[in-house]
Amino acid sequence: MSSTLAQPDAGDQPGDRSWDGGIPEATVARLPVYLRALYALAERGVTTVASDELATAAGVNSAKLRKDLSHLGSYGIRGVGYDVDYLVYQVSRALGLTQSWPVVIVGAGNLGRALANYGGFASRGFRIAALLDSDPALVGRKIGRLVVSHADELEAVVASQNVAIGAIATPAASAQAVCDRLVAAGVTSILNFAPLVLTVPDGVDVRKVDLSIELQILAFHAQRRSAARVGQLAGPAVAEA
Amino acid sequence: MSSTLAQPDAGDQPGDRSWDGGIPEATVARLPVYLRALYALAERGVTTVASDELATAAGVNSAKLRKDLSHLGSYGIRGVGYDVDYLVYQVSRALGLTQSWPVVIVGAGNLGRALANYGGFASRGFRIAALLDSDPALVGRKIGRLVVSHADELEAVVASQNVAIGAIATPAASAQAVCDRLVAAGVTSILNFAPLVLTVPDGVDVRKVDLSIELQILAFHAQRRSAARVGQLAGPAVAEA
DNA sequence: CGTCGTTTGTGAACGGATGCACAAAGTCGC
DNA sequence: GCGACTTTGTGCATCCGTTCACAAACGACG
Ligand SMILES: NC(=O)c1ccc[n+]([C@@H]2O[C@H](COP(=O)([O-])OP(=O)(O)OC[C@H]3O[C@@H](n4cnc5c(N)ncnc54)[C@H](O)[C@@H]3O)[C@@H](O)[C@H]2O)c1
Ligand SMILES: NC(=O)c1ccc[n+]([C@@H]2O[C@H](COP(=O)([O-])OP(=O)(O)OC[C@H]3O[C@@H](n4cnc5c(N)ncnc54)[C@H](O)[C@@H]3O)[C@@H](O)[C@H]2O)c1
Repeated sequence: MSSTLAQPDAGDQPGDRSWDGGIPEATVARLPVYLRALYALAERGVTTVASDELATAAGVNSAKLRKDLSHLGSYGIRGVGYDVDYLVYQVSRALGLTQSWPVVIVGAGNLGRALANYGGFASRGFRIAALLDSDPALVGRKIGRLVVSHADELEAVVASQNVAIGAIATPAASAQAVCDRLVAAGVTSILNFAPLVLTVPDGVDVRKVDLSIELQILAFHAQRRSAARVGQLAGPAVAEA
Repeated sequence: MSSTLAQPDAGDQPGDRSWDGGIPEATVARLPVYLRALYALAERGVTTVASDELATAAGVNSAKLRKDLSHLGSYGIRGVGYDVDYLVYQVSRALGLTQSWPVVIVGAGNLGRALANYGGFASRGFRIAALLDSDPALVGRKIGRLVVSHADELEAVVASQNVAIGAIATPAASAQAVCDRLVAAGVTSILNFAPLVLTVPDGVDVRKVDLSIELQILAFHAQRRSAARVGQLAGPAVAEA
């Protein structure tokens, strides 16, 4: 399962039915996985793929895959499958990846540097517009192809490059303040790495990546397994009612 | 993830009341958030908290919080709230954080180094048992308090330190092989950063952290917002050629 | 041109998660 | 000791996502 069900978070008003994008959140979260699988197939020279194979490659059930894709339109051919290139295009378009999104990263510490150094974003529709830090000792330093700019330039960068997505890689203590500045500057999508719950106005989308939480979820299951192996203690359950 | 979900609830008879680890997955995923909020409260000297406040701090609805906590037992006091320290203990115990889990990180690149440098894991119940890499140029190098060991030592480290959790921070091309080795060595919980779907046997738990996917999900919503702002029905899919 | 085999797209049943609303259970002041 | 007030724990209705299963749609082939 599932780290990635859907992130319950920023403003999701029930009355927000204005333009129903029509694609369920759970589906949106899986489209990038399909896209990755499709790229892998295309690179191997595969031109057509059936839902079964694609589903296997993406690690999901084929009925789910078909239902997911059906939300984008009817792009399959019965009796044959899906045209890989065409589906790549359609999924990309649905996700809004026909353009390259500029992203600003705030915080050039361990994590911010790793992100800035990562080459994989460019090929997936993202471009690092700036890497910002408030520490003067870091400003001007080269990280990969980027130079660290001072955090004061946040508003200028967002405005001049029309940045819609920001990543927060600062310590938790400064994260809310950074978030507020991003929002004030016009950023409406935020990827948060700091271990706290950000508060944002309606209309701003926050997703969090919290590695400690992921480990703790793993720990829960690990504990459950090892307790089960020991057996009796909390064990068999079921049986009587 | 995928296959690992099948395991949990094989026998879930209505009316079983014994204390099985029967905590819903969605609840497990939120417990770490509650725990973090509780620690923050404790640090501020708060000794007692009502579900409303804690829920706000954790960014959830209070009914959900109470229902989540009710799965651990009945640890609240009606008319008062929850004792912060006691709840910290109970949530920690439920998550299996009364012990410190050794974690092995495979891949000492950008991401692996950031993880190894991160000080926040220790306080949350985890200890980096080893940082491994196959690149001889990296072996022996100091990262924070750790020294990079050669990937060949994976099995030895897992065995000697009884490692149950592994993090994969290698390129996608080597990730499945590394995963197989971890599983063979006895690791049953894996945190995967490489952008591919790992295949694991039943009984092994995989969680993925995929930053590109997170960004792509944000891009989807950002696109949706900006399309809505432009106004009318710039109907993305629809038109049936 | 019709039949056959294949695969899509989806209706419908199911199950889990969410949130409301309230009775039960407890505290606190007097 | 008692009544008023607070807050928990949960039954219930609802919603969302998953999965099954199958008819409709399509290509291939004779
Ligand atoms: N490194 C990891 O593996 C890891 C793991 C889990 C969580 N996190 C979280 O990610 C965040 C970043 O982690 P890190 O290891 O990179 O921390 P870090 O301390 O190495 O880097 C933080 C950087 O943010 C900068 N900064 C602080 N306040 C700022 C502000 N107001 N504006 C701009 N820059 C500011 C600091 O100068 C520093 O360079 C933290 O919240 C951390 O808890 C990191
Ligand atoms: N850095 C990021 O911000 C970022 C973002 C998204 C995804 N990722 C993913 O995380 C993974 C790691 O990213 P990175 O930037 O650290 O990559 P990297 O190339 O900097 O580091 C990978 C490291 O893994 C080592 N390695 C390769 N094969 C190995 C093996 N079989 N055993 C042990 N070590 C091996 C390499 O020597 C290298 O040091 C990649 O899969 C990447 O796609 C990284």
